[in-house]
Amino acid sequence: MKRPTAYHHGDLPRIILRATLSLIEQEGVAHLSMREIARNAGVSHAAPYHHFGDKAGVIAALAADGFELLEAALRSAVERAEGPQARFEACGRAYVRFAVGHPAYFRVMFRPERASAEEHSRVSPRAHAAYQVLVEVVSECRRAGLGLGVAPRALVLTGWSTVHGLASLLVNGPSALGAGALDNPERLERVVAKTLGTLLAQGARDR
Amino acid sequence: MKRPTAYHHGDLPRIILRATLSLIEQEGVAHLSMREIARNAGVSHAAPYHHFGDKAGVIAALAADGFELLEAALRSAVERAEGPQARFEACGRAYVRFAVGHPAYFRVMFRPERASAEEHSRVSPRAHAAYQVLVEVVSECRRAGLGLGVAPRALVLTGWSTVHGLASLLVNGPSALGAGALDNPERLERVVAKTLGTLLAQGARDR
DNA sequence: TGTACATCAGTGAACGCGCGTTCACTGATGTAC
DNA sequence: TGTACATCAGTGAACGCGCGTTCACTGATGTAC
Repeated sequence: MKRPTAYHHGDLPRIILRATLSLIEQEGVAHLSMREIARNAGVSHAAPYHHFGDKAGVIAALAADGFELLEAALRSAVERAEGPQARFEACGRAYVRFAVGHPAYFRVMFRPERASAEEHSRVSPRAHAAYQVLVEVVSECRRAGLGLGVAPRALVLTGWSTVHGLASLLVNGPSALGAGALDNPERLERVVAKTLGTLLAQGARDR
Repeated sequence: MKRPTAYHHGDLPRIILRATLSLIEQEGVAHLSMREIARNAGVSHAAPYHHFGDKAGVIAALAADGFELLEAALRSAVERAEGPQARFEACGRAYVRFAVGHPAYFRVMFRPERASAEEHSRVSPRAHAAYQVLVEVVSECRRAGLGLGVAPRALVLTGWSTVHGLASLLVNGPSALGAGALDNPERLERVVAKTLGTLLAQGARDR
């Protein structure tokens, strides 16, 4: 094993991604520029092109990493919980925690801009894998007789909506509201998790 | 009453806002440019500066209008429903409908970018007014003995999260998921509304 | 171990571009008398 | 009603800028013999 040196350090990709994340946290994904990323990484502005083909490549890499992290967080939460309903709730809490803990990833993952086909093909499978965790948990719930009143897919998406909404509001900031409206994220997280449980237990009729 | 003519038509502000909305729908808010807006409005690229001070001014105007429309939609939904719980649910459905019906407004209203102080002062009161509708409905619910198990503010925010999440996923597109995952928004909207009802009826214990 | 060579991962100059904004201008509209 | 003038709402040229990307280059690293 060789230790990479500063020049040709072999670590540049990671450093670039880190720099990008920190820029996104500070200024949002809209005004991100390759030159600023390179500056932030302490490297000439052409260097990133050796590792990521272009700007979209950097963002796609981040989004893919983000979904991988999310999936890992969800799986780990699911494994630690006992019983289907607890797993469903734990999933929801983990989702919100992920978003709050990694706001830059979260923004990149769900930014509405059109992605190139190449970017999409790279990110989409990772996203799907994360989504699959939720699907599995819901399946397990149904086998245990929970949430039978709602179509499974609707249950998955409603659960997802609930936690995604809280996550969005927490991450994107209550640009809308007076300060302090969201000042107790942990309590909100708990309430939202309870909501998920209620959703399951009640099995609201899907007409 | 004078009819404005094409030159000095007096309608340019409205036309510019319309053009901006249509650009946002097509390409997102990220790559929006003043010159493109002017082009889209069929006017020289300096013309918009006479009506909105700068680029941020155009976006602030849209966001303010958006919150005004949202408030109107919520109030109208509330007025048409009977009973506190029905009003709460109607509010949620109206929120989702608003987002789906006016995706460009929705994106501008909740875009995470830092706003200037001036922009904030212009948009914030409108946002607060819309938020207030929810607060009032929740108050009414509590007076009717609904949702007593949850702190009122938590109830407002959880309800908001639930509908905001669905709205975000519908508007920002399931860039994450395979096509078709969200192909029945109406059914989802119904399930989400039911979730709100469940939230209230159950009054999930906060802790 | 030493040497020759290929490849890798950086650098810095250069390109062309669209952008936001300003400015002097001009034609249309509104107002005073 | 007519005329003089102020104001309003556009135009088009011009500015300076940072950007994404390309390119020839160079120094460091890895490999064959």
